[in-house]
Parts: sequence; structure tokens; C-alpha cells
Amino acid sequence: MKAISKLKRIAFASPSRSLSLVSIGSRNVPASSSSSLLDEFTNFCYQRDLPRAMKAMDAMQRHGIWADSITYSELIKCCLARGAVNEAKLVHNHVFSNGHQPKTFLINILLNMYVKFNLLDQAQELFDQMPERNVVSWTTMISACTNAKLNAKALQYLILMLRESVMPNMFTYSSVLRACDGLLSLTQLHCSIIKAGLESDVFVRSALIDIYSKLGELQNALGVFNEMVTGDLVVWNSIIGGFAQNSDGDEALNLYKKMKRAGFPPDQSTLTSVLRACTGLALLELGRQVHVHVIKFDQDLILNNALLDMYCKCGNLKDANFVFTRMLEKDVISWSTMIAGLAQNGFSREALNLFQSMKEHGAKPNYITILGVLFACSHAGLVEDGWYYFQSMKKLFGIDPGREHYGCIIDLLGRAGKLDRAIKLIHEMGFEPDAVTWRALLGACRVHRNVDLAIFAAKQILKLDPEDAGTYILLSNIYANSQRWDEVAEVRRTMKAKGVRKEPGCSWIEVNKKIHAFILGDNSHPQIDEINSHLNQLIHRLMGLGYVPDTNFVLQDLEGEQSEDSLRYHSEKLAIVFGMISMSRGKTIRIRKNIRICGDCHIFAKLLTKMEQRTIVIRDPIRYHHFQDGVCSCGDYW
DNA sequence: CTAGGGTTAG
Repeated sequence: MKAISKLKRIAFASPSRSLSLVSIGSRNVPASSSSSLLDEFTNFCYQRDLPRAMKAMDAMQRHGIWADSITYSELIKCCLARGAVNEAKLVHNHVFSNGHQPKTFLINILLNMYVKFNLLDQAQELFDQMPERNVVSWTTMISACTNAKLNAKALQYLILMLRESVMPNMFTYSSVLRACDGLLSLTQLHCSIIKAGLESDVFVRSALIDIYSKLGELQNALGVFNEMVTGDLVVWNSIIGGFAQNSDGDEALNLYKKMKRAGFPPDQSTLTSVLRACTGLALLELGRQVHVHVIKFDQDLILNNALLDMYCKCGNLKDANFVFTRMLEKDVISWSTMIAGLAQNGFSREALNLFQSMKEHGAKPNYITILGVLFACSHAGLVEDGWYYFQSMKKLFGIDPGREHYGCIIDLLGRAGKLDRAIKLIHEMGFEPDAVTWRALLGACRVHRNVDLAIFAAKQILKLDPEDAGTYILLSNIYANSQRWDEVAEVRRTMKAKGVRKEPGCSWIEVNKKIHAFILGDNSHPQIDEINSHLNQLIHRLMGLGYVPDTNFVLQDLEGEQSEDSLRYHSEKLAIVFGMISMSRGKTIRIRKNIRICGDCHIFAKLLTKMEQRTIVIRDPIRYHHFQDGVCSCGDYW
């Protein structure tokens, strides 16, 4: 992709210089005159007349004449712009013909040409034959390797170049930094960069920020960013993207504000990251504002995909569909995003229909697409369809089922109550089960109330993920419910010993472009009294209609202690009531929360939508719940 | 002649 965009850039590069000191064509000049042959060739090269230049070059070769390096570089640019690989190879042969030794400058250009044509082997061969390699030669090879994701090879080139005492420059570092896949090599490189005094180069800085972010070292990335005196758009995009990709949307958005204050107008890359931040935080209104800017960069595929995903993840399928149908160019990510978006939001049928339509459009599904399809089947209880896709995905789409696919199928079987089959599958799959696998089984146990198996699955999860507070609480609740107090104490002890704390339940709701957070046990919201009194009234009215606060949801309640009173103040209930007080009836109440919804809040929300004619969408860390008219899109399974 | 930033699941 990169090579192609480079080719394009060359194709639209500045028009050829005019050099016509000599008449063009061979009319006025005898063919045997070596100087006129050379002039002719030079003119054809600058005029980008490839066929004639090639002809003239052929004649020059027969006469043993060579042009200067700049002229050849023009010719090679022309070959690149036209994708003329064969001509380019002829140029290569010509400049080496009859034992002629071109300058390093020219060989570098040839090297780079092979890299841009994606002919790494040829580049390597030429590189190996070079009598003298300068920093450009080495950097060209390093950059070729990093682009091809040959990280070890890129680092190896750097070592070899240092061994030959060629000093890396900012080009070399910005290139080789992308090849770091461990903190050790990165720290060493960063030191060398500082020693060489190159850390203030914007290219090096953005590369440093980016690689630190990719390795999850955000504080280091921020350190490099904060030292910046003069920056540019890409440096800003690197740091914003870093936070957005490491699910720190808040910080990404803060930096975005700072960037605008610093006078840098956002581009496609910035907005993609901003949308990703909105997606993570479920900031639908901010996402909508970004949508306005997206229109200016019409039809940027990546940006549109990010916009699409934002609407899906914010539970707004209407706008997601609007964006999707208007995208002129769709790739496998667009289709996968929309399919998964429909499935996660409870529109399984639509997801499967879209998958059909994707295939009819000739788009090739990938690993992730199939995950969305399996998720849709699982969600709709389509055991047979899901099993069919799972069994035949290798044959139909050439994709080997991975851990995640098994996870979906375990979920599918579990949801359908086929726990035995699910366990059998865990044993049969070629992978060691991981925490995600066991969580899929645990989900089934919760719904089908299989306490023993739930304990087993929870223990497996904790073996693999000993910091998972939610699973500890769940396990402790299960024991408490069976009066197994010794084991309750044991779980609590383990948590204490490991320093695992249960995260307080927190729900967020966006009203009038402001985010309101509700945290369990926190009464700091200015309208908390009004909310509580309204909540009590609602509960009272709902109880009149048969609602019973369910303190027995031990397998579900990850948020607090199991008493009716604490259930009453679960954060999502407060957020829902606040939404009802502050938004008109026609508006959807959208809530995001940090831990999974409990069974009592789920029933509460369902009954409330029926009683009050409201629509509520709650996104928990892994599922979506669209409540309307007394039912939830999750089908009471989560 | 050589260099940096963005999208789907988990």
C-alpha cells in the first residue's frame, strides 16, 4: 500500500525540466555522434518519454556511453510512475554494462526502485554487490524490511551498518524504530538517538511516540511528546493515536483539544483516532460532531470505517447503517464492523443477511468477519447455522478456527443449554483454553444455574487471570449463596493477598453534551436527591406491576453486596433515572458501564421501558442491551 | 537517493 502511494506521488511529481538545447529526434544529428546520442537520451528522460529513452539507452549501451546519475534517476522515476518493471531492470543492466561501475548515489536509486516495486530479493542482491554502502543504502534496506514487517532483519541491518562504521541518521532511526518489538531494543535505540542529538527531529519523535505506544509504554510516549519544542501534525497524531489505541480515550480527547488550541487543524488520521476514543467512551454526541468534519474528507475508507464503528458501538444502528450504505468503497473491515455491530446490538438476522450480501458483493470474509457471524448465530440461538459456519469456515473461506471462534461456539452451545457439548469442545480444540474460553462457559453456567460448573470455570479463569476482580466476587457470591462460608473467607483472603480490589460499579450517561458519571456508593451528583426519590417512586410503581427486587441474583451481581438496598442504588439505575428526568420521552437513554449489568437491573430496565414507553440502551464491557417495550435484545442471556 | 501518524475481535 505504501509503495503504491509513493508511486502515485512520483507520478504526480513536478513536470519534467526542459533542457532542449539540442533538437529532438535524430534528424539533425548523425547517429554515430556520441554527444548527440547522450543529449537525445537526456531529453527523452526529462520528457518522460519512456519508449524513446529506452531506445536511446540501447544505442548508448552499444556505443559504450553512459549518462550522468541524475539523468538515470529521472528515467527510473519514470519507470516507477508507470510500473515499468522490465524497463527498470534494463536500466539496471545498462548502468552496469561492460564493467561500468555506477556511483553509489545511482545504485541507491536502483535499490530504492526495487524496494518500491516490492522486489526485496533483487534489492538484497544488488545491495550485497555494492562495493561501498552509505547511510542511504543501509536506510533503504532497513526501511524495506520494516515495511515488510521483517523486524529482526531490520535490526540486524542496523547492527551490520554500525559494525561497518556507517553512522545512522534521522532517516535510519525513524525507520528502524518501527522494527522494535521489545522494550530492550527500544531503550537502546532511544539512547543512541539522544547521543546522536536526533531526538528533536519530528520524524524521529513521532516514530518514538508511536513505538512506545505500540508497546504499551504510554508514559514514555508522553515523555517524548512533552519534550517537544516544535512539532507537527504527525507528532500530534502519534500521541493521540497512542492513547486512543490503548483505550485511554479521555487523554486522547484532551490532547486533541490541545492540538486544536496549538493551531493544528485535524486531518483524517487525527479524526480516526478521535472517533476511536469516542467509540471507547460511548460519546455519541461528540462522535456526531466529528462526523461533520469527516464529511470534509469525503470517502476516506479508514475514517469511514472508524465512524461506522463509532455508531455501532454507541448503539446507534440507524446512523451506522446510514454511513454504511453511503460508503462508496467498502473493504472487509467495513463489512465486518457492520456485521459485528448488528450482531452485538441484537440484530442477528440482519447481521446474517448482511453477511450474505457481503459474499454476493464478492468481498472475502476474514477471521474477524466470521467471529461476527458466529456471534450473530449464538445471539439468535441459531445452533445449527452457527455450527455449520464453524465446521465449514476452513473449507468455505480458508480460515482456520481460532480461539475466539471456539469461544463463540462455546457461547452458542452454552446459551442453548448444551453444556456437555461445550465442555467436550473445550477438550477437543487444539488450544489450551484461556480465560476467554472459560468466561464463555461461565456465562452459560450463570444463565442455566449450574453452580458446580460455574465454580469450576471461575477457578480456571482465576488461574489464568488472577487479577480479575469480577470473577472473585462472583465466586464469593456463589459460595455465600450455598452457605459455604469458609470458602467465602478463603476467596476474600486471596483477593486481599493479591491486592485485587473490586472496581466500583460506574455508569456514564451523556446529557446535553455533558457526561454524567454515577458510581456505586457515591452521592456527589448535584441532583442525587431528586434521582433517589424518583427512583424510589419508580420502584414502588414497578412493584405494583409485579416487580420484585431480586436479591438472589448471586450469579449475576458483580457490582455490590447482595442486599435489596444495595441493588436499589446500582449505578445503572441511577443513570437510567437521571436520563428519564433530563431527557424527553422520545430520546433513547444510552448508558455505558464499566462492569456487567446485574440481573436485577436488567429486569428493572425491561419493566421500566414497558411502563414508561422508553428506549434504553446499556453497553457493558462485552455486551449490548437494547431495552424496549419490556424486552431486551440480549434475549436475557449475557 | 533514505524516514514518522489512522479502521474490524479480544
